Amino acid sequence: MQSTVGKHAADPEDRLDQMLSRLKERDFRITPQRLAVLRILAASHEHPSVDKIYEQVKVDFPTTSLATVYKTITLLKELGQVLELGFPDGSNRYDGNQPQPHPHMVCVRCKKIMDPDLRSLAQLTKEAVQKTGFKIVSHRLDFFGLCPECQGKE
Amino acid sequence: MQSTVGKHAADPEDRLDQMLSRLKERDFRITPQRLAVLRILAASHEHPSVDKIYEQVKVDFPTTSLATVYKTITLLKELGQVLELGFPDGSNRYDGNQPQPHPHMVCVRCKKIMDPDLRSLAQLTKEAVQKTGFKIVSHRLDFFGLCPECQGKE
DNA sequence: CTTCATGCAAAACATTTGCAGCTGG
DNA sequence: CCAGCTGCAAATGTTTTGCATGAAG
Repeated sequence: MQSTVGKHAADPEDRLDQMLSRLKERDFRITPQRLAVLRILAASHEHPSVDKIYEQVKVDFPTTSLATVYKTITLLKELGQVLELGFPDGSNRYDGNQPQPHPHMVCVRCKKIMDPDLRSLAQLTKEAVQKTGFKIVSHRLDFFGLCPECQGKE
Repeated sequence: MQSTVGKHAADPEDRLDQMLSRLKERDFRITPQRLAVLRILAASHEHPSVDKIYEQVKVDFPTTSLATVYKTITLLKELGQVLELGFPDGSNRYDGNQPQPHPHMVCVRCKKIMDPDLRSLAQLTKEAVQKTGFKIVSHRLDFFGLCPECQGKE
């Protein structure tokens, strides 16, 4: 299954190298636990939750603690290498493959999150700037609904 | 100060009446505490937080508990009479004047939230549907940046 | 009157923090 | 080697819940 529509995702190898570079140039250590978290975030297109990342890390590194996963994600956020998608219900999903803000399509049934490539977003942003005079530094755009697979069910 | 740009806000009186109608038709009681919360939500354009609502309610009704404010807001959410804006940092802001999803401009410095009227949103939504096949039921769009007043400061 | 709402305090929950011991570079 | 990282457990902060009392209709 492909979770990316339109815009192509970054190569996981390249993303991993980039993340490692950012850590090294700021003299952060590459520990096995960190490397495991980076690998998962660089490769996955499923926008995993902290728990999902934690579970996966423990497969190769069973002693890893949840706190370490949180600390690593916090560090990556500060370095701008992971995009955090926090939802009002308290759930969090992470995108390490495309850490810049971008629109998401969230399936309310199966919780899948896809990345559409929306050309008209630039125009919308321009309109927002013109009408409000804001100096925009970031944005968040989510559409909630039923993905094609879930529309037939129930 | 006017926090609404473009699209005009609903009349507070009308919104209050509508909220009261929704409660009554489902046989929920109109208690003084609930009425106080409804008034604040119907009238305010400042997208208040729970604490702000709680503080204001206590001015007229000092014995009110925070739990009651939460319960009332939860009830109004279920009735579709208030829009909850939850942010990744855990903060929540509420819009009872325009309970349907709509874009927001959030000032990262003074925390002001404005409602721009963005015509090109409909087109963006259409593009999202065409590219992903989702059946969209809701959305969330926030722009983060500096409002005109805060751009000159610091 | 009867049922539902209130208010208190305790519970729940995800995330953060303090710290002793370990380890990457 | 030794500053920084890990893992444990305890703390945190916000929202939710249980329950006895009180009030709306």
